[in-house]
Amino acid sequence: MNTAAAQAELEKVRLEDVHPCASCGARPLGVCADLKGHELQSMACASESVSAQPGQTLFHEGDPNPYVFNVVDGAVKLYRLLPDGRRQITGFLFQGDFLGLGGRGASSFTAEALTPLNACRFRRGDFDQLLNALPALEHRLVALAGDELMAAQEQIVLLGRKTARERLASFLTRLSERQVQLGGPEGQVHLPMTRLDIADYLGLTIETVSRVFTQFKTSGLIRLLPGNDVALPDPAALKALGEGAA
Amino acid sequence: MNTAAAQAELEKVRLEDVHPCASCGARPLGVCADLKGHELQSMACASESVSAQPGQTLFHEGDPNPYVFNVVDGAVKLYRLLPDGRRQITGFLFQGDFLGLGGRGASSFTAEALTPLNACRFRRGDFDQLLNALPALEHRLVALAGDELMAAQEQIVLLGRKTARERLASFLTRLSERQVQLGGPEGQVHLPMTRLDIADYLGLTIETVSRVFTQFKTSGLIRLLPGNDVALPDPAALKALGEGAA
DNA sequence: CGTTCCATTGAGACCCGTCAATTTCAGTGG
DNA sequence: CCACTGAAATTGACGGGTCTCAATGGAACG
Repeated sequence: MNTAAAQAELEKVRLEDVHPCASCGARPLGVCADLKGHELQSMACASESVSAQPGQTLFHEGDPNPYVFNVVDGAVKLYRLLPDGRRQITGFLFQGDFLGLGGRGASSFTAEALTPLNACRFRRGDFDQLLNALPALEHRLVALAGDELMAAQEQIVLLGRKTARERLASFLTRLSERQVQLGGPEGQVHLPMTRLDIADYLGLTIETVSRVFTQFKTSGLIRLLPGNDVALPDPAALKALGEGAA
Repeated sequence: MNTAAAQAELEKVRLEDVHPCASCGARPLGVCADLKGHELQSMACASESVSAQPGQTLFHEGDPNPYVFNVVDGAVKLYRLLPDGRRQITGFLFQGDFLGLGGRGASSFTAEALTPLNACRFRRGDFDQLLNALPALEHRLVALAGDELMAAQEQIVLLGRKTARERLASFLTRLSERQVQLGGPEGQVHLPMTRLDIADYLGLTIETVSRVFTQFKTSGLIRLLPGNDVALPDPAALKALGEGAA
């Protein structure tokens, strides 16, 4: 066996070593998307696989949180509580989403699994070292941070200026587009969260969310299917409504 | 003159060259905070100084925007418009703030000067090259992005779950803390924006903002001073109110 | 001194929240 | 297969916080 072949064989073995990454459905979407084989291996070494059941929390608001996460599979909700119990869900995370930008001290929100969850976890210190060692990782992180900021702005517009109908229409549209991007069917959304979660995400009450669902159903904009699925017969109309079409 | 002295002299000349940075009040706060002399020089070479008068826009929502900015002096508001004219201000920028994370394609918001403004401007391509060449710059950018995301979450909670009184209290508290950080006096805030701007930032109407100002004035929480200044006799009480103290 | 823009104040309406009852549904066990 | 159970969702009646519409007040500027 010549050296080139031996090298190739070695490379193959290495890919086997990082096998959890090689077959990871979240990799093309996550922070690790742009990494080469040996870079992936560095990351895999620093990472730890964690899972959680629905209702379990990854960490609590106010707790010191020495980890960052990558969602491999499942869904997570992030929320903050006001002293009197009012709750605001600040985001939902799905496959490929990164969790850990900001809040280097105490965590500013709670992260709770919506579904059975698999995630990659890194100690913050280790992750910072990776950022130093892997410029491609840091570039990717900057890009993701930019996307997150744009999403946050979108949500700020929604909460500040949109009506209840527009909020729900925006929500269904965005969730649908995200699920299509993740390989889901078009014209249909799955809702892994409860009405209360939706309400707390959209700055509404559960009753208002339920009423708007009924309005949409009555006007033919949606059909409620069994299993928390919603059919969207006219995605364009829903999207226009969500954008506040005058 | 020995070589060390000559080197020192040379270094001095170099600092003179980047003189706009050397005396820049925004530098210790901005993306360029952690940069060494020669790194600063690289940045200065790629940068361009721009200024604007109140009401002038740096760029418009929807326009292609090939620049990123660093606010050197003055204040900026960022906003998005819905088709029927509803406006949401997504943020105010002050000395040291960075503008340009996210929205690499068309700009998703309008940036308009509130006061006479000085800023540093970089072409996106040039800035990306700087990020490649200067790891310290990219590290700093990641940190800033994290801070911005936390601020956005704070605003999401405000818009989603707080009352008008809590919103204004939070706003005054945050603005005051920011101005203290920038060297302003304690117990006093300057408002470079109009009531309408505040309303569009807090998801309220100008009338509601005005009424709450009056309530706060009546209850002794604030005093309105000439020149758009507001005295905060009891910052702790204001802060508690803004956090939704039960 | 008039104009203009901004801020304040008032009266009434409306959207959404609150409170409460009912229905639906998934899961469990008889 | 069906009754039971508890959580989630829906629906209704009512109230309240904020918005809308309108008028007044006030400061900056020519």
